[in-house]
Amino acid sequence: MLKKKIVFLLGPTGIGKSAVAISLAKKINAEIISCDSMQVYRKMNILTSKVSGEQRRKIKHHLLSSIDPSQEYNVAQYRQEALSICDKLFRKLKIPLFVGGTGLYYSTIVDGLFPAVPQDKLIRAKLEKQLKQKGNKYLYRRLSKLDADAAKKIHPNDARRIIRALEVYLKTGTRISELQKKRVGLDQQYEVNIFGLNSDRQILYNIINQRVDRMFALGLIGEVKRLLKCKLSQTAQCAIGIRELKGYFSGQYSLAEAKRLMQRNSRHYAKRQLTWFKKDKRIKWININKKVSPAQIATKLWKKLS
RNA sequence: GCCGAGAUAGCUCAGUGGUAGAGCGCGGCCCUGAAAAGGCCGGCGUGGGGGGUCCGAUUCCCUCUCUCGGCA
Repeated sequence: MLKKKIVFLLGPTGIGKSAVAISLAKKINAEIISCDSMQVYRKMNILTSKVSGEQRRKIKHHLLSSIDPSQEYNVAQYRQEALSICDKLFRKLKIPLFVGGTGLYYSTIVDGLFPAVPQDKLIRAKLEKQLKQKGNKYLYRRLSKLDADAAKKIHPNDARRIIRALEVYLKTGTRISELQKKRVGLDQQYEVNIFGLNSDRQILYNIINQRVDRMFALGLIGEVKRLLKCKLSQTAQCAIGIRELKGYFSGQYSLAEAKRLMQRNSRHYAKRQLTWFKKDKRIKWININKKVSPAQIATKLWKKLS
């Protein structure tokens, strides 16, 4: 029996995934599942460079603008929702086309998520308190005693991961390093095709800088002001542009500085994305240094699929 | 033309008679329930050109070139 097909389109921020995806989706009878930790949020349209409503009407986009910015969100929730959408699409004989740049979300779809516990507010609050009072060295030593294997993989300064590892152990009595071995990926049941879009660094950086300029021209300031009127979730707050503009609103620095910071942080983000994707040898890369239309790239991808 | 200041990492600059740092930028990497987050690592650079003093000069002296400021 022929395996069901799943397609991924990955790449750094600004590279032009969205337009290519829509074009490709039409050719292969696919619907798009966004793989982006920030575009899931409503009311963050300019900020996250979401595709327009008009384009969304042409091809159905899932997990895009699906939750309110006041809500917390995380990988586990994403994975569950995304996989359930996948099933629905298969039943409609459609191909799921995952598009986005959030490496972690992508990896939990393709390679699975090990069975763990959700975050526990109480345990976390306690650990955060200890972190503040006794420092990260203390927490790290504690982890070394409880789960030496996990500690070996985590840097002593990486408080976030130390806390998570401790949390899992304290809650379940099982070491996170044990749980991490239990992952189930997609490869067995599906035909997985993974594409990556990339270009020379300098070209990418120019695109990113220009994109930030365009955000301001489109009314970014108004959008962020509106967002800040409500209480944003910890996750939504992390979108590049929120922190940077807050500094400007509170008079810490000029608008030009806020823009500069947004551009820089976006460039750094793109670099981290590439580091994540580059080591995944399953990705087939398409370089788009020369000016080519999204449709042309989509055609290229379509040929590689059939 | 004269006077003064300067010429050191991609940028802004610090410092020293025994061949050099700091911030920013940039590059590389890690990553499993906050991931657009969080964390780690990385500086041999013809010290503007030439000459001199010295065991030794980026550091002192001379000269040339260039840049900036002031006076004409």
